[in-house]
Amino acid sequence: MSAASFYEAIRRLVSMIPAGQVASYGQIAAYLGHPRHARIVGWALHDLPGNTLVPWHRVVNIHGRITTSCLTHPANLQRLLLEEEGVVFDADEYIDMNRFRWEGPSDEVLRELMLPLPNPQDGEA
DNA sequence: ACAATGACATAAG
DNA sequence: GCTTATGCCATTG
Repeated sequence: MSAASFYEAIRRLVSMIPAGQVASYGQIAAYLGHPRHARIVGWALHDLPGNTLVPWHRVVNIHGRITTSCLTHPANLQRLLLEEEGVVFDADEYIDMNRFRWEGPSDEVLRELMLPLPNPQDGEA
């Protein structure tokens, strides 16, 4: 898989995150079959233009905190967009991941994307 | 090819 | 819980 197609896969998957929910970088990468590519997910979103349709703001780190240092997509904007969707930040700027974390796409959708499943526990020998 | 740099994640102190 | 160090891997100089 080339890097460019991986970027597109990332954007497709991020676009599936429903409003009011969030996902972590590692989570996105893991669903695409690349558990160690969390930083690449960040880079793919960083590469997006400011007027993109991709809901880049619905991706935060695994602890539920905004970590962007990108001036094109500033942290205050990300927080604003999330709060407009109903995502709540606590006093320490954390999101309750146990409550707002996206459960991920259905296996059916992953198959449509021709992507490997996160945990193929059968079929192994 | 090498070194430095990230919108990350995990472990250790 | 926060800070520091290490691993990670595509991108950039």
